[in-house]
Amino acid sequence: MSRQAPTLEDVAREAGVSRATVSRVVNGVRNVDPAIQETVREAISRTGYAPNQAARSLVTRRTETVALVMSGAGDVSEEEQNAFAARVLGDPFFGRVVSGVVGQLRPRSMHPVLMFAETDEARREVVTYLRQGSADGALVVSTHADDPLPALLADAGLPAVLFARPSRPVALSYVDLAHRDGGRLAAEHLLGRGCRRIVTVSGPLGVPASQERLAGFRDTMARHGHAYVPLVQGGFTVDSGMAAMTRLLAEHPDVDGVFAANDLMAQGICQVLRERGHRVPHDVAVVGFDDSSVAVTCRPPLTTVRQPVEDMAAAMARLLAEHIRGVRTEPASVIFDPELVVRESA
Amino acid sequence: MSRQAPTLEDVAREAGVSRATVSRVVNGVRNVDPAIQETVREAISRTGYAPNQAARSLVTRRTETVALVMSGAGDVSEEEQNAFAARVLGDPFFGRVVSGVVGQLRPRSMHPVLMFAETDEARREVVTYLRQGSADGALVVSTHADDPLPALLADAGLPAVLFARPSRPVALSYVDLAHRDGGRLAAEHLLGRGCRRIVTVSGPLGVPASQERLAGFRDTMARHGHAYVPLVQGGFTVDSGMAAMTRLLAEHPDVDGVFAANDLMAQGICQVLRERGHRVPHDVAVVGFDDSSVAVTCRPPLTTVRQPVEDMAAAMARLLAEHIRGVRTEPASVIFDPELVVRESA
DNA sequence: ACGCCCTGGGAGAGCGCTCTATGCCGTTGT
DNA sequence: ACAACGGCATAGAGCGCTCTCCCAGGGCGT
Repeated sequence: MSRQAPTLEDVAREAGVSRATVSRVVNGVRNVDPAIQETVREAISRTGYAPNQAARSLVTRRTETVALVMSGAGDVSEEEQNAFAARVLGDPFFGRVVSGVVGQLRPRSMHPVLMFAETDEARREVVTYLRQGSADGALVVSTHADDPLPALLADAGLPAVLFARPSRPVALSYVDLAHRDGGRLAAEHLLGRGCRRIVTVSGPLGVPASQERLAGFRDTMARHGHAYVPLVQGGFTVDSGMAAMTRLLAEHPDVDGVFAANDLMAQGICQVLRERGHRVPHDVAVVGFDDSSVAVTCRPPLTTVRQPVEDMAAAMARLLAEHIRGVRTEPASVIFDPELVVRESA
Repeated sequence: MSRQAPTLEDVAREAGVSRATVSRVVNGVRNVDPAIQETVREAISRTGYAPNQAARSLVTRRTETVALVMSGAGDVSEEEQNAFAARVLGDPFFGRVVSGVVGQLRPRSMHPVLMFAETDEARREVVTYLRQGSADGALVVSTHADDPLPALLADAGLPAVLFARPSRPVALSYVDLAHRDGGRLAAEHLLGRGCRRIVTVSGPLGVPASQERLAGFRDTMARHGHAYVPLVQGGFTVDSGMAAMTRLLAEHPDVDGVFAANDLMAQGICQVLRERGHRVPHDVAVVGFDDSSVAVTCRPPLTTVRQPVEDMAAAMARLLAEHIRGVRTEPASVIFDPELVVRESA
C-alpha cells in the first residue's frame, strides 16, 4: 500500500482551483473553461488521482453496483448451501445469464456482485445488503417457483427485476419466455417429422415455466388428435432425464419421439436411448429446450427450442438500470419468443 | 422507495443514547451495559435501521467486497469481448472457482464482484476500480500465461491473489497445483495398466501449467523407457481434443493409451475414439486432468487427475482476506497436491 | 477518608465527495 | 453610463458513519 491516496483537495491545490471545479471536470459537467479543464486534467494525471467511491456514494446514494442473485426456495440444510452454489454454477444456464447481464452493465460502468440465496437467512442478507446501499438494485433468478425473495424485495421497495414471472403476483418487473409457444414448436416439429408414438419428459411441475411448456406441447398434440401423451416428470438435470427415459422406455418400447423440457434432460435421454440400442434420430427423434451449450456438445447435436437467455438477461439489466435511474417507475414485463433450432436429433 | 432511511442519529434519539453508543452496539464492541444494549437493539428493530455502507466505508476504508477477475491476455477485438465472458463462463472450471471463493467469503460477510478483463482497457478499469476503493482486493484467474494484470496490480500496491504462478515473477501471493506430479500420476497409471503405445494431448504450451503437466508426464515415461511420446498440442476445449486425437490416430492407429491435459479434451478424445471404432478403455485407455464435472458426465466416466479447484479457490480467498486485514504482508504461495481418480476410462 | 484506576458513555472531529447558494466579472441593452 | 445579465468559479454545508479523546462515577487500596 502506497501512502495516503490523493484527494480532490490535493488535485485542487495542485491545479490552483477549488475542489468544486475539479469535481466538475471529473464528472464531465459543463461550464468549465477549456483552459482550466486542461490544467485540472494535468493535475489529475500528475497526482494519479482516483475519486473515492465511498465518499461519492455517500452523497449520490448510488454505488453503480447491482446484486445478481441466484435464489432457491424454502430452507436448505446447512451442508447443502455450498452444493446449491455448485449446482447453479454447473448449469450452463447460469453462464448465459451472467454473460448477458455483464454485456449490458459494462457500458454503463456498473458491476454485478454475485449472491446465492438458498435459505431464508441468506435472503434476509440480500435484502439487508440492498438496504445498506451496498448495491442499487437486484437481478433475481429463482430456481423454484415459490421463492419468497421477490416479495421481500418488493415489500422493501427495492429496485429489482426477475427472470421469469413469479408464481404469486409481485409488483416487480420481469422478463420471460413464451414457454407455451415453445412447447407448441416442439410438438409441431415432432409431428411434422412423422412421429406418432411421442412421449415427453417435463420439468418440475411446480415451476410455471415447466407447466407452460407442457401445456403448449399437449394442446398442440391434442389439436392433432393425440389426446394422451405419456409423461414423466424430470428435474432439469442429466440424471433425471436418464431416469425418466428409462421408465418411459419400459412402458413404451416403441416410442419414436421425445420432447424434453430442457437440453440437459435431452442429453440424458439420448444417452439412455443409445445404450438401449435406439438410434437418434433414426429410431427416436428427440427435441430439447433452451439451446444451451450442451445442445451442441451432445451426440447427436440437439434439435431444440431456443430460449434467448443472453438477450433476456440483457433486458433484465436494462430494465433494472431504468428503475434505478428512476426513468421507469411502474413494473414492466418483457416476453421473448422461442425459436426452433433444427440440428440432428430430430 | 420508502422515504428517508433511518440513520444512526434516529436510532440514538429513539433509544435515548448517543450515536456512538448505537454504533458500538451495532458493531458489537465491548463496554456497553447489557441493559442499554437491549434498549438500543429494540430501537434498531423498531426503526428498521440498516447502517449505510458508504458512510461506513468512507471511514473504515473497507468495502467488504473483493473483485473476482477472469483475465485474458493481450488485446482482443471489440466483438470478442462478450465471447470471452461466454467462453470463460462455459468452462466448468469457472463454476468451481466461484463456488470455492463464495464458500470462504460468505462467513466473512464479504462479497465477490465479477469482472472480465480481456483487454488492456478492461484491465485498467479493474485497477481503477480497486484504487477507487470499490473493492478491497482482487482474486485473479488468468487464462493466458502472459497476462499483464498481475503486474499492474502489484505495481499499484493493491492486495491480490492469483490462481497459478505467473510466468514472470510478481510480488503477489498465489495458489497452484503440483502439475508435474499430476503428469507423473497419469503416466504411472497408464503404464501400470500395461499400455505401451501411449500418446498425449497437451494444453497450450504457453501456459506454465500445461508445460508442467507435460514435463511430469514425459519424465515419468522416460524413466520407464519411453524416450519419445507422440504429442499434439490442444487448446483445453472439446473441439481441440477431437482435432488432436484425429491427427494422432492418423499417425498412430495402434495407440492404446492417451493422456489428455484436461477433461474437456479427454471428452473430445473419447468421442473421436468411439466414432472410429475404438472401445474405451478396452482398446484405448484415456486419462484426463482436472476431475471437472464432465469427468462424470462423459461416457465412459473419466479416470482423471484431480485438481481440487474449490479448495484452491478457497485458499485464494483466505489469503486475500489475510492480506486485506494486514495480517499477512509478504506474498505467499500455497501448492496443492493432485490425486488420481480412477473411473472407467482407464 | 482520600485519591486512583477502570468502566461505560458522550461530544465532536473528521473521512472525501457533491451540490446549492453565492460572488465575481465582463458583456450587453437602453 | 449604469443596471441587468449570464458565464465560471468558490465557499461551505452536509451525506452517515467511526473513533479518539474526554468525563463522570463507582470500587478499591492504603
